[in-house]
Amino acid sequence: MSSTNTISHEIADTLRDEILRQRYRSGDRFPSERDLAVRFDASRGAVREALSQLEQLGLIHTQPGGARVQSVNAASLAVLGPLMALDGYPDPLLVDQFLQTFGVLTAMTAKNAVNAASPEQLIQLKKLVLELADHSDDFEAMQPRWRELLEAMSTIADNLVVRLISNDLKAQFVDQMMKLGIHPKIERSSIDQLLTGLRVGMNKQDGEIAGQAMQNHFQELRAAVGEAIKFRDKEPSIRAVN
Amino acid sequence: MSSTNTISHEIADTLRDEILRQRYRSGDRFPSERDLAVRFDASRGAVREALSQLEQLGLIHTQPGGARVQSVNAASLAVLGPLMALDGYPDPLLVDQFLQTFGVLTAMTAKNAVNAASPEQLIQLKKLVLELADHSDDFEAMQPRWRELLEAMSTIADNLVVRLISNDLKAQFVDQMMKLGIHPKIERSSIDQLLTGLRVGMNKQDGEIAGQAMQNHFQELRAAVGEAIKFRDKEPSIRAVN
DNA sequence: GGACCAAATTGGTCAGACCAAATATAAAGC
DNA sequence: GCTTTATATTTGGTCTGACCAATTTGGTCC
Repeated sequence: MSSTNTISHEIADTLRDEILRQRYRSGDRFPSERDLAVRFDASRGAVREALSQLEQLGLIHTQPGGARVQSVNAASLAVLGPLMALDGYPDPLLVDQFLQTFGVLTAMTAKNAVNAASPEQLIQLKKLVLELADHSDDFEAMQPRWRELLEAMSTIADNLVVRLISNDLKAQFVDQMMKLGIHPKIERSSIDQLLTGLRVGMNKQDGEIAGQAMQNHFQELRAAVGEAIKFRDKEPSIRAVN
Repeated sequence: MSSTNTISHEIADTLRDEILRQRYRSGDRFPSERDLAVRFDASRGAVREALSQLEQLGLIHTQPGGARVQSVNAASLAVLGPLMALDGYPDPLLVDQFLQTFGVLTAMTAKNAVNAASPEQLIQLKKLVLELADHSDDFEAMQPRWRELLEAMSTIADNLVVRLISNDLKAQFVDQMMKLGIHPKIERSSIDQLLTGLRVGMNKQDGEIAGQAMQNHFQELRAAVGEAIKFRDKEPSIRAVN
């Protein structure tokens, strides 16, 4: 489920999940606002606000005369989080797709950041990599530094498109994975390879090298996370269907 | 400037643009719903629906006690389109960032599609490339085939994350560029190179080759679009500030 | 079977009201 | 004077009931 505790959000969450679960076929008529108000024992205003959210997600399209359900494939990026959380634990395939995508974008960011960095920024980046190296034996301790490095590179690369995409992806995936306590086992050698690649790239100010190192790292991360999910206790998710 | 013609959408569009124009600083209090209702001469319900949309965009955060403006950098991907359309014509830097991002994702899709394609799908892809080659002298005529090819590759690659991102990006950028009538002048040799690369990659079923060809093509496209925008008549945009 | 028209349905909006949480203001204490 | 506490006000969240316009729906007539 999502965040807030208002009625309209609860209605929106419930309906969103129902659509994501394919309870309605794409193109189907969506129940009328008045019917939904009765069903949720709420006012039509609250229902309307919920539908407004669903429309923003691209899950329904409303028109005078009635609303219709749209294809999940045509939805907004913001449905990824709810989609992944549908069954309580993430769909391994979806996680893999996320990591591949996030990896490509992060590699691009690293490349651009290294290429565009000013001398001072380059020093800052190197420092962050060094700090990362100091904690390369503790996965947990690495996380804050890792985030810091990504943030710094993102700032330097200064690509708003990627930043906005990453906002959505991170908000929906990374936090979710953390919450679920998925700890990928990454080979020490893989991390060393990444750090070395980043360092070399920064020293030569060659973004290609840094980007390639990042890309390779995500490749390994994909495998590691896949393993971690596979062996995870799949607690049966308790979810009211209403 | 957006789509629908309802009052709540108009309010949302106006307020969204004001936020994107930095009329409010991040962290500022947002006007109260009642004040906005007076200002727009609308009911509070309509204003609330508008604010609900802004919240979905990640531009404001509402709480009992008052709403606050959030940083554009923390917003949802869906603000890109409005952001680009703010001054009537697209910000060249933003367009370039879009093309770079879209290029990386499309290259990834091409690579995965070619690698994952079944024999029949491979034949279909080759056919689409051939059709594209048949019209390689007419930019306009290429567009539908180009879209068809991208759609086919997207279906085969079957990466929902990329698909959702592309939905948003395409909806916000491509259509906008088309509407503005921006016609990048792409060298014939560049197109031939792309088509050749795709063909070779498909024949060998080597996604790396196809992906690389796609990547190179977008590189050239970036330059061409940059030129096209630079020399475009910049009609002064007429926008009421309310 | 297809074109046309009336009735029911549905989304969009409005007005006025109440509650609970958050904020601002005034009062009390030091 | 300054902090703390209590009070009043503002603000978002919700409800009820109503009206309009656009769309669907269903029946009628050719």
